Amino acid sequence: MSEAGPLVLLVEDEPQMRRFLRATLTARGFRLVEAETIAAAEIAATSQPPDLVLLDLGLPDGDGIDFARRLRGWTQVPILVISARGREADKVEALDAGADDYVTKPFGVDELLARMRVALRHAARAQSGVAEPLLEIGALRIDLARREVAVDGRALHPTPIEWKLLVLLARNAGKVITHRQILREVWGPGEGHQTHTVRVHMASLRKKLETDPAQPRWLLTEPGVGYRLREASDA
Amino acid sequence: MSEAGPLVLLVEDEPQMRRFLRATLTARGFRLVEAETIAAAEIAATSQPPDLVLLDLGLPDGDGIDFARRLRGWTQVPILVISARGREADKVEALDAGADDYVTKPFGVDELLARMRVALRHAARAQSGVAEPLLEIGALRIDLARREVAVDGRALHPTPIEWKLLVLLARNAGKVITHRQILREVWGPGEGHQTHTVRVHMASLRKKLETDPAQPRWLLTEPGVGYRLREASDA
DNA sequence: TCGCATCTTGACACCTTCTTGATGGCAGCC
DNA sequence: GGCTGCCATCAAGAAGGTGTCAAGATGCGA
Repeated sequence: MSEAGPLVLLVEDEPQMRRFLRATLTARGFRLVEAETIAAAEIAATSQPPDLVLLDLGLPDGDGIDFARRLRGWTQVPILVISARGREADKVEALDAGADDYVTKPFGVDELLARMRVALRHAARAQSGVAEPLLEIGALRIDLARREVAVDGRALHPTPIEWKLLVLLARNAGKVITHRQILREVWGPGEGHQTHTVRVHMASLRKKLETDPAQPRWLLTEPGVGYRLREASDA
Repeated sequence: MSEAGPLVLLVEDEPQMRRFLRATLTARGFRLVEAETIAAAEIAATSQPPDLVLLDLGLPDGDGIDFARRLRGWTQVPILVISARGREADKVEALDAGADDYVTKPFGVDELLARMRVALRHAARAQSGVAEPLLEIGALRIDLARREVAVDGRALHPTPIEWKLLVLLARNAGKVITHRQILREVWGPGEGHQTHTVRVHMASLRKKLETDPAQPRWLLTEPGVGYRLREASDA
């Protein structure tokens, strides 16, 4: 069960502080993208939109506050400023520029984590009811949030493994997924699992999904390679 | 024509600090309601819902953190804690209890005002969506403000944990909530809790809510994943 | 201090799900 | 034809999740 943690963009030029935060945050399950300069941060923020930004002021190539202001122009991602500047005017400027919180160095890790939780809480609340993750492949509808699958309006009741299997294939509809990939994504990076097990679960999934499991409409076998979910456009 | 500023509930027992904040805030156009005790604050919060709460910890009649937690049970109003306690553990506890920010005394007025602006900014963004103190799912009615539940007109009396559990599921009616989510939302981000405990509380909640706990109408089990509250539209 | 409500933990039975092994089909190749 | 590799299906035991009961711990108000 590897739920991917929130993605944090860390904008910080001191290597020491970066190393420290990297260790702390990855240990807590956060995924991390790092940037040493504002230029790099701009690219990272657009190419891989984070769930939260940890922003150090006083970077080599410009003021972090301007970066925060530009970010606010197009996204509501929580911005948490970490700065050595403790002057009140600095805090006010950053907060009014769009930052959501301001922590002065040196700071306690637990406090930082707690404030990050607050920021993520706010973001989650704002986003709720907006994005409904829904996969649709022809008559096959997969609602990720509700964990429901339906073919031609008929609801299925997949077991946990069948669900993971189906979502994996549906997310890559049309592409071939190798046995190896399936084992890694569904069963985790550990070993000791066999391709045979995949076949058994595929069979039970077909029994639920297909009208004629012997002549699959959706779950196609790629002999010697793996499996593939038929795309909507396929014949 | 003086536009009415945001309504601030100030919970603070020191007369000196109250006088100071009253002067500062009214000068900036805020309207103010003051409370010296938690009991008074509870009444004020319900009778005159504020736009923001300034909460001092260490009040004469109880812990301000509990007040914050109760408040969070039915409203999303921003809570800004002002405290003389500067210990990190205190901050973490308050923030995890639902506070949105934590300022230690002595503080700068400008910083406080900036943080209040941030909080109000968040609230304004969140309120553009919804703010429903009454959840209705079929014959199930949940009054968040009054902390009351009723099925088919019959009132339930849930324990604190059962209440949190039910509200969590009702807020996400139809969606599956994983065991992990339940533990995090109901018991807090700390660890050391087991899914077994969830099952026990779910059982007792079913006993109160369902006519036949063995054949649940509302509280559905998603094997291997979590639980789900049936939507009104479901069969 | 006692009693009450609540929460946690352990034990156990029940059931679903998962894994593994066995068997047969099918195609390609010697 | 016989062999080999790959796949699908079935069946049975193993493993793990779920619901329930009950005992002990904890906290709170009388």
